[in-house]
Amino acid sequence: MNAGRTARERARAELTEEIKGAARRQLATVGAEALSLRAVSRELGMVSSALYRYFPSRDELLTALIIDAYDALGEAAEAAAGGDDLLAEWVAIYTAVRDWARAHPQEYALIYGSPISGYKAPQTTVEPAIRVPLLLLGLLQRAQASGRLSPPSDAPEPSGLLAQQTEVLVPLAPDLPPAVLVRTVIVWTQLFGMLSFELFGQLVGSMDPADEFFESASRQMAAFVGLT
Amino acid sequence: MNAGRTARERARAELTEEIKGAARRQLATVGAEALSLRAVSRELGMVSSALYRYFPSRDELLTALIIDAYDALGEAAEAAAGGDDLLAEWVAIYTAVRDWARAHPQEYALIYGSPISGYKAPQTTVEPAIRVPLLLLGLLQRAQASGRLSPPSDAPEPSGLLAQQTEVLVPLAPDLPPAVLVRTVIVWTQLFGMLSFELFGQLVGSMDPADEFFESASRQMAAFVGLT
DNA sequence: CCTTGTCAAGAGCACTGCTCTCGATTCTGT
DNA sequence: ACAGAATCGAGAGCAGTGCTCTTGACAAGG
Repeated sequence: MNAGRTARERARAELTEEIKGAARRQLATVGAEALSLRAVSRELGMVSSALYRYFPSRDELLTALIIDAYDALGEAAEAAAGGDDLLAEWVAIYTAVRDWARAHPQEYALIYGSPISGYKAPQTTVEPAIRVPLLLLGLLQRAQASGRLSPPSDAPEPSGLLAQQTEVLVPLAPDLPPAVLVRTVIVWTQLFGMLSFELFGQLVGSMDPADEFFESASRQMAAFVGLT
Repeated sequence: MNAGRTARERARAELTEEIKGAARRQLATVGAEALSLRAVSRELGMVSSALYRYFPSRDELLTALIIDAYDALGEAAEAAAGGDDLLAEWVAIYTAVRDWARAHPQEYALIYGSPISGYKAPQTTVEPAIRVPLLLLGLLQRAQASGRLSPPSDAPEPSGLLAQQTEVLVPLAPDLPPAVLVRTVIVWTQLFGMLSFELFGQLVGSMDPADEFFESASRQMAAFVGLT
């Protein structure tokens, strides 16, 4: 990817990746809020001020890590997709998301935990952020096409502002009825709410370990959106 | 509450409250991770080392704030309970929880956001933390008693480890069938997942503002647990 | 070759949590 | 009522932080 460039530019690209790698390693051990540029520079054997040649601020480094995290999660989820049994695929996506989150709790907290104080996520993070919900919508779309989607009769038709907001989602899955789109958002929030509760320790004392609960929830949520 | 004590003890109790107040004010503006003992001490016109007479560490101060936040949220939710229409009460609890969270986003992030690095929540936080789910369980219990709870036929009976874990919840609501208990946990995670998404900016571009979506979700989740 | 731009290094600023010591004040047992 | 014990706020100091600015070395392109 960096074939025809000067030695300086190749060195720069390599060092940028090394910095992100070291930052990710430190992130995994001490967490996002304790991520220290000086510690990163120490690990790389350089001086802290030199890092500012590559990332103008700590926030810019965090943004890079956030985008990488969204992409890693999206990739893990997409790798679990495919196959002919749509319900099994649904559960597999849930499991892949959970597995990634449990393997990278600090990166998960970075993207789904409390926003970092004083940090404003740039627009660039939106696209990688919606890979998982997009994947679920795509699956439901395929289910709809093959007649395997039977939206429950009690799913209320959205009206008013809610119907308006649902319109925004239509281009992402044109064939799905609005009621299913709303339920998909509900299911999406449930998935990450459940995950946050597990990772952040809110389930300790009840559903911990959450393996069985998680799978039961994934199947019940599939039924909730009409996937049988 | 502090009638028959010495002047020193009364002063101590008062100052402890003042410290928490100042800390809460600072929390609201700069966030939990940027909460600085020195800034708190500055606001109170005292020296930073003096704070350590009242809270042995920053973490202890955070613990106090966390417990206060759980209690404030629990109180807000409980204040919304009551009345004879159980479904309206259910929606009112949801609304009260959301209103409190939107009014105190940093305190919400403190209790439902990413865990603070290096901070281990003590057992004392568990009891105030479960006030909201307990409230929901109580409501469902009353619905069950008055015959207004009709668990959907497709709610699967928990088995294996999940059944075992569900047992733990039985003392909290002895009359509810296990399947409803599991669904209550699902609903509980959905509520706070939805809230976190709204507050942490994950819904921007789709369901934001989330008023209508939130109410629709609260009603659909009521139906999901069998409340009609 | 030599100018121009890029680089790491180092010193320094203002901040953080936390510890320790020092008098001064207040409480308590006699 | 008074002496000893406990508690208090103040201040200095330690090791760490993000970030800025300056300095001198090096590589790239004309």
